[in-house]
Amino acid sequence: MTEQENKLQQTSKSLPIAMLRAREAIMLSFRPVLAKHGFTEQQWRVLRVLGEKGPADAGQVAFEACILAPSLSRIIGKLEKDKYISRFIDAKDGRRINLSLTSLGKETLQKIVPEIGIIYNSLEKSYGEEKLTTLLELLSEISQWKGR
Amino acid sequence: MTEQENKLQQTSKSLPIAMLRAREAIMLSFRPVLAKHGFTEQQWRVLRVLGEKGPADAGQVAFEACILAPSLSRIIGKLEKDKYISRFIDAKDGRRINLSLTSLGKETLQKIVPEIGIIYNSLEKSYGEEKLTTLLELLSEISQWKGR
DNA sequence: CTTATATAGTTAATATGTTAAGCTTTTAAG
DNA sequence: CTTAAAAGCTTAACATATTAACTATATAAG
Repeated sequence: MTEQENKLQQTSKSLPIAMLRAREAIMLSFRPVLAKHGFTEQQWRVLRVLGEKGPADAGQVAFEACILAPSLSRIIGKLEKDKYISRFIDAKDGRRINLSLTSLGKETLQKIVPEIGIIYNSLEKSYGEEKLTTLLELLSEISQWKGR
Repeated sequence: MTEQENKLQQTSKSLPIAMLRAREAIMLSFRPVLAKHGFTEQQWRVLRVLGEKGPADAGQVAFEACILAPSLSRIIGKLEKDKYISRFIDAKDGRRINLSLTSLGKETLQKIVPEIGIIYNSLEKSYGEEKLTTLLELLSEISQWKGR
């Protein structure tokens, strides 16, 4: 057994906590913008994914937005009720649910995108484009990790 | 307005989503270990912080563990009920709640630490120690960001 | 065709995240 | 001392996270 297996690692050196803190620092600026438009962070991710990929089935959206199926079920229930998305059963596979933005959804997305963009640009400016790119690459590699 | 403010940024280039995915890749390996001992991720963070810093008030724990006060209230309620921590009002400031690990809490912590350590070492091995250090530094800088 | 298995979503139960409101204790003014 | 404002924590209400169980449809095996 190595030394590290016995000692309590400092929380400041814990990757999961470090990612949580960094994410929180950013979301602190993003959330008020979304809240102003009546959306949660997760609802926004669903709208974004549908805006980026066009119509897609629930499974794809769940993966892209990093939301588990049970959460997505409720989220799309609300977004559909509020007329931001429409949902219909796939013609070729009766198990799949296809999702797409309504015109209201598209309009709303276009209103919010610039506001989010301004904040993101500010972050990029104060942090540096290169660092941001590096960070995204490192995070992407971690995402590939299969565990154990 | 710059171009980026109008275009929908790819989710793959969104820092918040990238951090979420990377974190999820890691937690997929950690969670089963914690679950085996009957703890959630957040309960574990509270135990870890108390193990690292010794007795501390709720505010400090909340900050270190990256948990909001309302969530922490519930979590420490359960951890106290299950005898892993003890809670008492600060003698000098009646508003503060001091928290500390019980002996059961300490013992349990020492059982779990090695198991988590093995997984973390595996990640470090397959990912590279240098990259991990770089990543932690970049994340730390983001955490400093004050927004806007 | 029939059955076993896998897949895609939903529902349920418990825990946490987020914001707002409330309570108690401190601190600062007056 | 008395009161107003701030600080620390809790409670409440709604949304999401996580795991397990359940439903319906597809696919593969026999």
